[in-house]
Amino acid sequence: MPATQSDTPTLSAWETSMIDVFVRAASLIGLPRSIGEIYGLLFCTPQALSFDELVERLQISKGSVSQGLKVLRQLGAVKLHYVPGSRRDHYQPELSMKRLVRGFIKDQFEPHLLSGSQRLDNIEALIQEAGDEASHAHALSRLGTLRSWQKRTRKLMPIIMAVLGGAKFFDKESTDQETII
Amino acid sequence: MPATQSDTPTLSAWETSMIDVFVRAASLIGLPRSIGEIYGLLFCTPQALSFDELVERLQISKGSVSQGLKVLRQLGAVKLHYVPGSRRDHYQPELSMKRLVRGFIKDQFEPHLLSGSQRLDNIEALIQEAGDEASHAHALSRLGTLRSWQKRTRKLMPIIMAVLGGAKFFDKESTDQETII
DNA sequence: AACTTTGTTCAAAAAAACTTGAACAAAATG
DNA sequence: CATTTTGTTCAAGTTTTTTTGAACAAAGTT
Repeated sequence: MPATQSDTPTLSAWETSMIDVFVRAASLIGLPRSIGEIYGLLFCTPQALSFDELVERLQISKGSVSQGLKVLRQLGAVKLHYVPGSRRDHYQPELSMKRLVRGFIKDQFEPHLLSGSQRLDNIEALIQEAGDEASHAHALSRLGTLRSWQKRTRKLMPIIMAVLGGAKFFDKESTDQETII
Repeated sequence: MPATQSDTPTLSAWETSMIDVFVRAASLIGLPRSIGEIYGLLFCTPQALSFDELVERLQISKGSVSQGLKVLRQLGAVKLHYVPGSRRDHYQPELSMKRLVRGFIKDQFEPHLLSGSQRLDNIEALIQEAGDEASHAHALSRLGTLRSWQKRTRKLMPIIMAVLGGAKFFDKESTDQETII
């Protein structure tokens, strides 16, 4: 076998572009490039891919793939797919937008909302302790605004889920395929 | 005036905590710490604050304040407030959650959705050009999934706005104050 | 049991994002 | 018109995040 052979398992043009879409989406929601690449390649590929195939086709390190898959599993964005002949883990992308969004919200948003409530209570205590009596009223009023924002955010989540779940609110034309819910 | 005097215009405990809430929120949506600090201090303070007051009270550089205010103006998260005696620009925070969210979506989300549509059309062309005929069907099917996700995301935005605008969808108890819309 | 395969961990390197501060522009003031 | 005030810009410095790859663990094979 010639040592000069370039056995780069290159991605096709459309795969590269489609992966790029996911890299951008990942960055939009604060996830690293490598995670977008991994999910993107799984999304492009008909069969489930193994760890090694991800490393080779994307040309990124084992460490990145390992950590990336860990996060994607946590988010519920990839699923393990058992492949009879093989000992390796194989992965497939979660294709349901609803589940993807739910995973993201549960993992990245809700924790902040929860800890947020406790924080606001602490702030209320600090305001009471504060020496400057004159500004209590304003401080408490702003705290109220913050609480109302929190409350609305919480109200919003189930509505978003309902919409993604297929419920129809404001749609004029029902031209949906509704293939993936 | 003694040179030893520490004229640090310190923030009170509750202000620090409240600013911290905004720093966390900023980081959650991918904005730098300094922007959270600036909006946070404006949010805590009854009067409009000038550029210099932000620099002094937050102890951050003029550069950071300048760039931070630029972004916040772009997002519509702060408003210029004319102060009669002064030549300086004074700033007040936007307190309407609806406007804050709308500004963020318009500035950070919509551009990606729009450019996204064109990108998907490009990908479709690339799939057609591709040599590998066998996988066309799968590639096109995934492209369809992507388009359906895009469509739903677009549908979601007005619904979110409607909910933040005060419309009631799923609320059991109408215990709202509805102070800030 | 020694060896291979498969995947994880983590310290160090690389890259990206953020902040600083000095130089600069614009506009008001004297 | 020179000077001061007010704020912006941007190259360089700092911090944070991400990636790498070698060492390691776990579990299957021979």
